[in-house]
Amino acid sequence: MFSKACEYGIRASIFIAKNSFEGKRVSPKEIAAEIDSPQAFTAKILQALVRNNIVNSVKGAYGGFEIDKKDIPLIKLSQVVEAIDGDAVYSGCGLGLSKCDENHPCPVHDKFKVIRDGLKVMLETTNLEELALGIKSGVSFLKT
Amino acid sequence: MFSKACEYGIRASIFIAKNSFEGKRVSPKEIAAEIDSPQAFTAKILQALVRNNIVNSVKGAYGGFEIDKKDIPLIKLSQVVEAIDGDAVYSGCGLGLSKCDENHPCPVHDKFKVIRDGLKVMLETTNLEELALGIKSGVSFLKT
DNA sequence: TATAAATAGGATAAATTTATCCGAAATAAA
DNA sequence: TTTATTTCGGATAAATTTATCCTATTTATA
Repeated sequence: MFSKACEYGIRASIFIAKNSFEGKRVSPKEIAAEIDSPQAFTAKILQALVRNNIVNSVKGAYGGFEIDKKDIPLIKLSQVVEAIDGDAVYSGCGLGLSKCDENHPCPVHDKFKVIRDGLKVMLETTNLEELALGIKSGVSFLKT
Repeated sequence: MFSKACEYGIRASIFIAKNSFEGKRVSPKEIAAEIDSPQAFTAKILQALVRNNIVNSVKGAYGGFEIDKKDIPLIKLSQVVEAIDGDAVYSGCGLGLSKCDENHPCPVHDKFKVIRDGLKVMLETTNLEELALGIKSGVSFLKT
């Protein structure tokens, strides 16, 4: 569904949000340890999230990654996905046709549309706050 | 969503089904031309479909690929996908956790379950016949 | 039986994604 | 201002996916 980079990016965003609730910045090292991802690769993904204004980075001693508390409930999963994987998940033909729309549909166009639209709505209505709270309360997990 | 190999595999299956309706076998060359895919790569994918008993191959002169007419309505999209991509699309965690279930869910487990279940039902209730008929009647297309 | 036509399959190459390494730049604190 | 700490970013490597090439094997027909 998503690339590995995107999976790491989502998990990292949730972990950063959870810590930002407590006013705590986190390093790539700590993030990678807590979400069980390769550290250097995760750092690259964090750069992309910073460039897309999803997370905030503070360089230098006592720096790290954080998200403004007031932004946490406003950041949607769709933004994180789009920052890393682009919009290929929703747009783009399910069978890989370069041109596929109502006027020139692939054989599964309509059926896929239902699924993709559902995914899109889900990603657009899920925010980092609720996901971070699930981690904080121990009902969900970021690694095995 | 699916790998390129799987996209080609689905398109090839539909094209073969459409031709088998008319009792016509098709070659990898013809298939690749009609679904706009790399020929040798498509041939590899056809081998996988043959091994999984989804399409039938006839070697030698006047050979080619075909599907038993009576089987066309019985073959579900889910079988084609599983033959090439395995079951990773439905099973497997949306955020890439190696272990993710009701007892140890990732933060989006429940929300993803709805989407994946929908996809699964769609793939399991869509057969090659209806897709091939769409191509035959000109309402849908296998290439741009 | 010989021949031509066709799939099967191994070896390899190209492209993309995933992952690592290291020095540069920035910054807080001593 | 110096030092320690930390992100940034370019170069590179490893792994996977996608794609190509060539030969072997099979088989219908002449």
